[in-house]
Amino acid sequence: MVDPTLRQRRKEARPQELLEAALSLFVEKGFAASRSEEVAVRAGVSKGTLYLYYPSKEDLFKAVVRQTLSAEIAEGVRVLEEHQGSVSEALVQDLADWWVRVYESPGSAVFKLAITEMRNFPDLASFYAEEVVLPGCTAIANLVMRGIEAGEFRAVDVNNTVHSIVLPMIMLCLHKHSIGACTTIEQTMQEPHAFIRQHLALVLRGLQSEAALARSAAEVSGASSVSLKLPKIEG
Amino acid sequence: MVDPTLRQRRKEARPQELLEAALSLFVEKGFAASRSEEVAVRAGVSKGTLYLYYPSKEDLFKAVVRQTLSAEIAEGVRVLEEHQGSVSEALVQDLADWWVRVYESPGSAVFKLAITEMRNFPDLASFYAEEVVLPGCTAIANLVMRGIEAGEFRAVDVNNTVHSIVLPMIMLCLHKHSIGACTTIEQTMQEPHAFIRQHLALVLRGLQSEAALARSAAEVSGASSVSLKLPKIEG
Amino acid sequence: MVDPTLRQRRKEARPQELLEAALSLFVEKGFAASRSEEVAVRAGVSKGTLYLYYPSKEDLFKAVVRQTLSAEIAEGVRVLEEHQGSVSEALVQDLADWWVRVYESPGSAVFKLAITEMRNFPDLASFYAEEVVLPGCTAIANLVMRGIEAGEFRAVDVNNTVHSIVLPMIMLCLHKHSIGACTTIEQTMQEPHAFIRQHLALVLRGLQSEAALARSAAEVSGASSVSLKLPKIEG
Amino acid sequence: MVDPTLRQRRKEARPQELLEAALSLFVEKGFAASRSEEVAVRAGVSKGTLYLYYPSKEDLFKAVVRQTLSAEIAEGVRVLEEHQGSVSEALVQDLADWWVRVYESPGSAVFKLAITEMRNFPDLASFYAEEVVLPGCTAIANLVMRGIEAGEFRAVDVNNTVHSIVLPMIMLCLHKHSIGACTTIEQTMQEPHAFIRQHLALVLRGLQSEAALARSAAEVSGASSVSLKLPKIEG
DNA sequence: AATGAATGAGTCTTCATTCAT
DNA sequence: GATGAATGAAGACTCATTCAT
Repeated sequence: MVDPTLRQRRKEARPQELLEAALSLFVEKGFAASRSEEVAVRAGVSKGTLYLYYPSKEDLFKAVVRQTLSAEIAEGVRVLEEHQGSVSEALVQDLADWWVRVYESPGSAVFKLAITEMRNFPDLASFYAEEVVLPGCTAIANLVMRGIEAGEFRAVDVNNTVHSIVLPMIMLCLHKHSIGACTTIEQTMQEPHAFIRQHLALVLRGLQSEAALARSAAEVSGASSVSLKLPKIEG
Repeated sequence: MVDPTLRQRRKEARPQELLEAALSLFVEKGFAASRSEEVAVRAGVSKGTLYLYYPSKEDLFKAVVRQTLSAEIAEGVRVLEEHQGSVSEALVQDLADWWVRVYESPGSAVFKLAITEMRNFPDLASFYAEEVVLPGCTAIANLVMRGIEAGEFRAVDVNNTVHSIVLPMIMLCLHKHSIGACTTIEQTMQEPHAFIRQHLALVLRGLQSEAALARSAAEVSGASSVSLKLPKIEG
Repeated sequence: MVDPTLRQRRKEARPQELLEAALSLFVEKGFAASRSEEVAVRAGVSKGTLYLYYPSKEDLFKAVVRQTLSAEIAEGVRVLEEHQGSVSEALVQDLADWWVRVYESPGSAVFKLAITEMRNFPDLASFYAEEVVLPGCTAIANLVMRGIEAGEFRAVDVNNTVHSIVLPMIMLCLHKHSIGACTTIEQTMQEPHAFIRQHLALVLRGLQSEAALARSAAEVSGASSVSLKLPKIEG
Repeated sequence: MVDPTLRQRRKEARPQELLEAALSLFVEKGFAASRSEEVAVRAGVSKGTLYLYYPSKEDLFKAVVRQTLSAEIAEGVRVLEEHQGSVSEALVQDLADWWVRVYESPGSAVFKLAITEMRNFPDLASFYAEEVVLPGCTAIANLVMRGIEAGEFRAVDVNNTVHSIVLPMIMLCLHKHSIGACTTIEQTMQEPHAFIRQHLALVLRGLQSEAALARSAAEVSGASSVSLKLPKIEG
């Protein structure tokens, strides 16, 4: 009747299917307002089946947070570390690409869960701090420091700069899953990808040293094909 | 037994005390995980009394969101609109002062409630969009446009710039009430006030036109008192 | 409408009413098969009210066991200790009266709960061992020892004798709440009170020393009005 | 792979293995608190297999009760009926041996199940009354009556005497599977076999007629080998 | 025959809300 | 107005039973 391996395949796919269903519901309603049966329904199984794979709603939630964002973060960190060209390039290209990927991925929802539920799940807070915040911030901090050492950037405060860079992009993810998901609202944020690129370009210009600025200006006024895919900003 | 005036005074103060208790609990646990009796306890009254003032937990929540942030926003908007000096000054002084006030006020918590609960309370979403987001963004957008018209800023995309300016400051408020409230976590963000000022300084530099940059440089190299209270950044 | 103190009185009576309802249900169905709502219904309240007084079904159960039998035991122990006449008299009169009272009291049900649920509630086991078994057995053991010392009884093993005395009476309580409660069954045990007295008389005769036996025989053959309220046994 | 004979043998042994597993679990936790999967695990099979042999948990339980004690009872009854010597001998030897065997057998657990679950399974109650209680009591009642007729015993009430004889021995079985199984408890009952013998000896002495008592005394004072294996009691 | 994944009825427990005092 | 005892709808979780493999 049914493909003989289907049952087996379904069994192996269950945990992932449940995690995805749970993520979508948790990010929509919040942990406390999500009914575990609704998670099961979204995953196409019955209430009882959910409990075959995760011993409680809380464990399910923790699994969602632990398993959803890590890969995305690790990949972005790797790309930044392996980047060979100038730091400015890394900032407006690699970092932008990374965050566009994050923004489009289901993992973007985890930021909302983190903000929302952290205080109720202290052990998740340390997981998130160590596995997401720390590696991400460190990678960007390294980038900024390399820029300063190379003379591309001014001698700014590194920590604050990292936050100027990433906080808007995280906010973008939060926005996507809160106001952005309320279709009744007139949206002020129409082009998230464009925003990411322009934000990074703006910060880059804010960071650049006199020398780097002069160089950029020269390139722009010249026929330089570089322009770092910068959104066209004139001034 | 009790001073009748005191009782009267307490009675009149009740709604505000209840709102404050509710805000603190809702921001800590989230709406669904907050027990209405706990709100009453924090306000020093009994469960039943709460219902004399707010007909339901949901109504209480909506009152919290509606009444907590509005004054702060209106005041900031007013200051920005009345500012007489250069736009750059408004950005790094008035706007910074405004956000420091917001960050320190109980209203900072409302951003977390908005992110967290918006999808569950669609009518709050429109309230928030119209009463908080729109006026705030409009005021800053006007600032940016005035800067462009005055030749202080490059001809950037206004909307995206507004987001580059405000999103990190909103994130700061969210942070304060989520990870920031988990005392077990090693904090990367140590000086929120300093961050606000440096972020705005960074963005300002990113926005400034060549002419404005040259002027700034002249001022710095000259005897200018650097009246903008700019954090010292060299480059 | 209602007696103004009724509400208060009911509140104070609740715990006891709930304990009684719980005892009757637990002894009927067993702990696991008893639904907590059924306890509430028997006590004439709603499900939720039960939880105002006992935080869980398990706590309710423990309260039932701890509070139901203690008074009965303590009273019996006191009577035995204060007995002034011969040990034989104490055995067939005071002890019999005690156990008739126990048998008729709701506390008789606790023996069944103890047998049934002890292995599932280890802390109840030690409570029961220390608060019920130990004082009861000690009191009877003292009685037996006094009888031996006084020459009324032979030099029997005290512990085993205590068990010969009490085990049938405990079994009687168990019987009352198990087979005895199945009205479909033809009963072999028709007169529990008579059984208690005859059992004690039988054991007494088994215990008595030659001398005491001879004395008893003399009394019986004489006009002695004593006869200790002994059921008439001839032989 | 596996010896086909072994598989065959195991298949035939299954029902018995399942009954044993079920008995051990039911007596430990009670019927309602026992999970049928745990029965299967103890029998070394899977949940599904259990249902190939017994259509429901309740049927399994009934089978346990029906099949576990009957043989033990029948055997004891037969021995008592076939006994040729004096009734006193039968009482302290055959009956004691019988109960030692019962106490040591798995069947001892059935008494606990009977006490515990009887009221929830009325048809078991009648089975137990007719197949266990009735034959057992009848056999012992016959013994007592033979003793009275033979002049060995006084003219006691037969029914009550039967209960004085058997109830402590049943209690012993209950004890073994309730408090006795709680290893944390200091035990007052150290030697069940000795207790059985001494209890029967005590009751015997309580039952004996003057004539029989005198005869016993003579035997003891004479060279009698005290063939009754009476525990040494002096008095 | 044997397995164990899946099901969903059933139960404990919580908590927003009511209302007699 | 203020209280807090009482209610019962709702939700997390369990487990006997089924059935495709």
